[in-house]
Amino acid sequence: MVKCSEDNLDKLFFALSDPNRRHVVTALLDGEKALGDLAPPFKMTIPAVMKHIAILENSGIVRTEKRGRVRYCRLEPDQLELAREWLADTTRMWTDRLRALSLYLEENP
Amino acid sequence: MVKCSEDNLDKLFFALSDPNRRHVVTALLDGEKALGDLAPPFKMTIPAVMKHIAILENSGIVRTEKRGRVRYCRLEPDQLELAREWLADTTRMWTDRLRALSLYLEENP
DNA sequence: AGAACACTTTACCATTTGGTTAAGTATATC
DNA sequence: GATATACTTAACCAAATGGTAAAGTGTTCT
Repeated sequence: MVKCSEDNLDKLFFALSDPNRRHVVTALLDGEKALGDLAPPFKMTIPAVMKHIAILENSGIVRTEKRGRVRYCRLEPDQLELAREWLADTTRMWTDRLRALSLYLEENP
Repeated sequence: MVKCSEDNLDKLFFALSDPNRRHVVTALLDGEKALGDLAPPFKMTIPAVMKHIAILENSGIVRTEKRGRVRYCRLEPDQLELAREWLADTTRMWTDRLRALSLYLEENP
């Protein structure tokens, strides 16, 4: 089972709970992008994008780096993989227990 | 690919972004529980639990039903499975693209 | 009928979100 | 050196969260 603190999960799920942030993640699948390049597609001001990036960065999904006057944003594969594994494990556990429960209910109506 | 609207994902991820709500989900793995039985384990008042249940219910993860004076809460397997599938698909896509990207970067340093 | 139970609703509170505009800072470019 | 770029910061705002206490409603028990 992957180590993933409760707090990490809070931040992770919260980061993914906003459509603009999920779009940012999708946009970063092609590779790193400048912060300014992320704003135009969404009808948001730069400060708004910065806040979303900060939340994504705080969750560990995105990492940023400033080179010159440009801040580049990229996905952090490790954290993404951690998230994927936790989700796979947890949902498998859920479905397993639910399957056991429904079997039990079938046999003991 | 599973159909799962953007709005559903917002609600779903948001519902999972709170530790108390995840604990409620875990508690419901054993089967249905009365609303009042969910409050004591967490140091929360009943109205607080009700709000969390409302959010979980709105996300489709939990369904509730009132029998007599008791409101029973249970997990909604279908929605859970939808969520699991979406997460599996999406994270697979992420890792695939990231793998392709890292291969590309290896070949074009 | 009257009391006990299990929520529900209402009203309230501090904090966080998600967004804005406007002014400030650091880095390139001419 | 002056100017344009590309963020940053600050200040502000409406709405949503996550919680509380207290009063209200509908069921069940005796």
